[in-house]
Amino acid sequence: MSSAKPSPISAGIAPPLLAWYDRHARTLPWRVSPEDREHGVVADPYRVWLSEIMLQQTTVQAVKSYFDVFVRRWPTVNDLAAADTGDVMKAWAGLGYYSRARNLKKCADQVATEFGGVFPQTEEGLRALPGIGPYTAAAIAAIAFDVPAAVVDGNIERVFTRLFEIDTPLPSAKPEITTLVGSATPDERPGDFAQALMDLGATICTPKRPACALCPLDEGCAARVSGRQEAFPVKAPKKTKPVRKGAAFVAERGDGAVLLVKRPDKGLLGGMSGLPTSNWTVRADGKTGISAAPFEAQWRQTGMISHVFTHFELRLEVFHAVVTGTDDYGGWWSASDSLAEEALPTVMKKALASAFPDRF
DNA sequence: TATACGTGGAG
DNA sequence: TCTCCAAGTAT
Repeated sequence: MSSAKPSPISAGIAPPLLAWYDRHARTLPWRVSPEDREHGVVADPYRVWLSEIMLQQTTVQAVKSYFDVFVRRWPTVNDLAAADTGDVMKAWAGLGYYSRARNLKKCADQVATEFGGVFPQTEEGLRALPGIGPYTAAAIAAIAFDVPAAVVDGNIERVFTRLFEIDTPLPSAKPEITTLVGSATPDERPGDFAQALMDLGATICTPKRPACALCPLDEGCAARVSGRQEAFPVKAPKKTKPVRKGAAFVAERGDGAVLLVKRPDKGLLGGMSGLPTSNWTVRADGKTGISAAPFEAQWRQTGMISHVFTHFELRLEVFHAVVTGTDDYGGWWSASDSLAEEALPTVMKKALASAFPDRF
């Protein structure tokens, strides 16, 4: 932990940054524009919260269509609380990090039942809710409630490590950065300040080839002055991804229906639908493949797919069999003509596409 | 502090 | 093809 003091530089960030934001703010479905805010439009905490959860480790482009679907289908937190959890998981399918969807639903339930549908307005109150960590609590407090909270996301880490040439590797530098951001955050328009820093990081102060010539903070940026902007942020070295092997099983009924199962709520792809699979924790030398089939049948390998998760690469053998009988083996038979519309994680869609190259 | 947790787009 | 990485959180 550092004890960085309010510096003249940090105190001077807000005015030029907000002036830049007034001209260059991105237009986003969940955002109140600086102009509208000036005219008294206030943010909807539900939309701010929903967007912040979706945006965790996820690009703006990927979030947009999901956000539109969610707010149209569930316009308020009470609507989301009243929704069926399975429907929420289905609506989230493809967006990734599925624990976010489970916690989203838990959080909505809690806000609806404990707080009458009204979100807490303090960082501390927000932080206590499922799926809301230090970043999201600060972001919601600032953007929805104009609390001068220190909002620190990946963009802001990059901007500040450059402004102050912070050479401590991330994530160790986080406390130091948070202190500096706190000193730079103005009492007026703290939400716009946070969003301005994120827009700056996304459009000007980019990871590669930052457009310093267009930056409103270039004169106060230590890295820009020394020409070392691309040397920041310093990051801890990454670990190599291990390879795991596994098998997925496409059981096809005579009418073309395919057997699907619901995965356990915890762990990888938790709570999502998918094909029956082996465990993926085994290494390449472990017992896997056809021996992990959910039941006996004339399994034939039809393909092999590769899928890269955050912390490992998966090589999945895909087996197919035509089966008879009415047993659902704890899952359900998904009809042939609607299989392509099933809400499945991407890795499962890949496996199906491998077994049915004509249908996907 | 370290690890688990998805996906798709950019360069 | 490959590496990086995008508004992080939970444990």
